[in-house]
Amino acid sequence: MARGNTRQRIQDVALELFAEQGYEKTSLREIAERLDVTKAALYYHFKTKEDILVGLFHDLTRPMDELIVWAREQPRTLETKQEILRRYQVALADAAPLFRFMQENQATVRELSVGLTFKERMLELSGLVQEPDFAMKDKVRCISALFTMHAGMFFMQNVEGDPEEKHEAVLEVALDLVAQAHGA
Amino acid sequence: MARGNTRQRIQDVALELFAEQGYEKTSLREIAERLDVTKAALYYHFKTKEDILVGLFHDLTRPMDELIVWAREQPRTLETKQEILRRYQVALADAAPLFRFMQENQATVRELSVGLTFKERMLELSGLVQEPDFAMKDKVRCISALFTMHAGMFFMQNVEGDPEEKHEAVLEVALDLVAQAHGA
Amino acid sequence: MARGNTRQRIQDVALELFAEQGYEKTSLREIAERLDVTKAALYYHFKTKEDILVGLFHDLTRPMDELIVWAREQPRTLETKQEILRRYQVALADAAPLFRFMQENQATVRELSVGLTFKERMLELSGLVQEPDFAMKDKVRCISALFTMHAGMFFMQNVEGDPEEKHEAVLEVALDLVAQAHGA
Amino acid sequence: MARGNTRQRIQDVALELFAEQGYEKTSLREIAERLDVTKAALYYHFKTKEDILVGLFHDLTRPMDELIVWAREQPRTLETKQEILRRYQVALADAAPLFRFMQENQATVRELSVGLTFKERMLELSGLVQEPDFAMKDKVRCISALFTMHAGMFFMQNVEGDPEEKHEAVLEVALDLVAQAHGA
DNA sequence: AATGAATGAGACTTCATTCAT
DNA sequence: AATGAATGAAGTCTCATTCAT
Repeated sequence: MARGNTRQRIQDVALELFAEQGYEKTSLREIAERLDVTKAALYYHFKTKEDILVGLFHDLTRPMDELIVWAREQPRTLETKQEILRRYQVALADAAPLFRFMQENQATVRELSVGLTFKERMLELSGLVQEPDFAMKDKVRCISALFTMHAGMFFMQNVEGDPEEKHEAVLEVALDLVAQAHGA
Repeated sequence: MARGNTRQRIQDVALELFAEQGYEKTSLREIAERLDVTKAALYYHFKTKEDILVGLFHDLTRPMDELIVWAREQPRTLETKQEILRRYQVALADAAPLFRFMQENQATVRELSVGLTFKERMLELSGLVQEPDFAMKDKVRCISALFTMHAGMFFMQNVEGDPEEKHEAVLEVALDLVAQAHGA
Repeated sequence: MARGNTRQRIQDVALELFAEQGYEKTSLREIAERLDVTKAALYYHFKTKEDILVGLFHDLTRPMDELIVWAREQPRTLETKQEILRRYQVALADAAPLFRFMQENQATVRELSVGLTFKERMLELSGLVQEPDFAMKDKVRCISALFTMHAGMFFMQNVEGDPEEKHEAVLEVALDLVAQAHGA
Repeated sequence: MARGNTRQRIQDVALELFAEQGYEKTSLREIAERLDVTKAALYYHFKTKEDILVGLFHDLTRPMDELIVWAREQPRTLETKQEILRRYQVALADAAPLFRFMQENQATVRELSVGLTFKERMLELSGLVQEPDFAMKDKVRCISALFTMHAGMFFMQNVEGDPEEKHEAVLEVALDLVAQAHGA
């Protein structure tokens, strides 16, 4: 019925399933069945299974890339770092399923071509919120701020409370951490 | 030739491979070959592949269980919580490969019998470092303290510096976070 | 090369082997080899091994089903019952290998989904050739008539004589038995 | 605890399981577990799995052998044949599980060393209740009498009524059949 | 743009059997 | 009289992938 959008639909379903069950446990048969197409159809749109993941990654990771590009050009002030965190939270929320997937499938993803890229980005980002001459404790604070954001996205679902409120509390804690690292 | 240690050797090799490549990607053939036994020998010692994981989990998770038991009986003071963090860091270090595995294979592990247990433990632990009447921000601080510990174990490997020093910095940041939550 | 008949060919070979060696002893490898296909090809056409059997059963059992449907609508006279026996003999002959298989693999087949169905059919049929108010001895006669038909199909192969003649003798004995049950 | 009787216990359990699930589907592990012994223990008492079956067969088949031996020496009168049927019914009842097993596992048992023997015995027996110069229809009657006995043992369980009464009805029908064959 | 049919590799698992103790 | 440990063969099944149509 619908046509040009098959590629997109494949990605949508794939992401959903990858996030839910993991990459290895999700078979192409499953994806195809859920779309009511044959497996062979998937191969018309993507060269391999990994390719589906790579496609997803490229599409959904752009905000994070743009964040990094933007951040690199800013002065390395506390304000910049706090803005990075704010933007990171937004990027995280927008691509939540992908990040959840990345978080929960590290072992699998590690040796996929995409894996390196992701780790590199995290390292890059962590480099942009700390300073080389920081004391170790302050470096840890900055990294912790980043991971607080992650915990905020995933573990906090288990904590009761208004989502908006949780969201803000998470951001505040993270902002505090970099502020403290900057000697506030 | 065969000594009573085969069961242990299986667990050792399995943990190593599970941590390195993930659970799904590690085949029983691989484990068996590395031990120079047949696959069938694995089945003499463990009923299923999952059972190997369950065995590992039971053995390596005991310190965390004991920590929870101990913590439940303590007064819910700041000092207790800080002691929990200290002990948690030790437990984490002792069973580092298992925790790394758990962290990196969440998607896979989620539907294994072991998965629930692990999540429950994390929730229990997070319940023991916060208080129900805390402001949301303080709750987040406490949870963040826990996750800082995780980041400390795994992501911090990518940060250069003396391991001992990093270790302590991580602990300090975590201790600070609960202290702040307690209004210090 | 591949024509649309593969599914049918699988069933043919499977029935042959199931009847010859039994269900458990017949491996999918064997079936595949005899067809010069891979095992995986079997799984393209049938979801499981049991499914091959279920397919066979559905296809070959139709005459018996139709017989039951027809019989239910007839008046419960002696003539009807004798006609049932005549038709049963034909149905039996048409699906001889399947019936032989069912007969000789009862233990195996009992817990397959197909098993119940088969027993139910036999019970149904036996209900259609006897009457509830018959004396026990007459009930036994009717059941015996049915089983005479089975013996006729399988054990009689060991008795020498013209097949056509045996066939008729078997039918006559069965017809006599119901006739006697009806007080002839 | 108990000792000399292990061999017997193995046979008991094995027969029970063979009859219930079939020979192929019953594993030595299952037998061993039910006896609370190791598989290796079974091998102390029996050389192979088939050997367990052979043992059972030899033990439980004796009455049938004795019946054949006895029958061979009797005059080939109607009375003798009817006595054969009476005795066969008793033999059948005494070794019901074994006969049920034989009946329901013909395909499996066929190529076991024991299989031939069983078929031979059935042929022998069928030779003793008919006469070479009988008309085909009368031969069928005699064979039918034998199979009525089998149906009586197994299928009749599905017919309601007093067991004793069913038992007798079955015998009467069988006796009638040979009587008719003899021109009664 | 997609299907139907098939493959080759490999997964987990079970089994009957052996043998030193 | 029986166990603990292990093996080799085989089984069912699933998967990513291919290719002619």
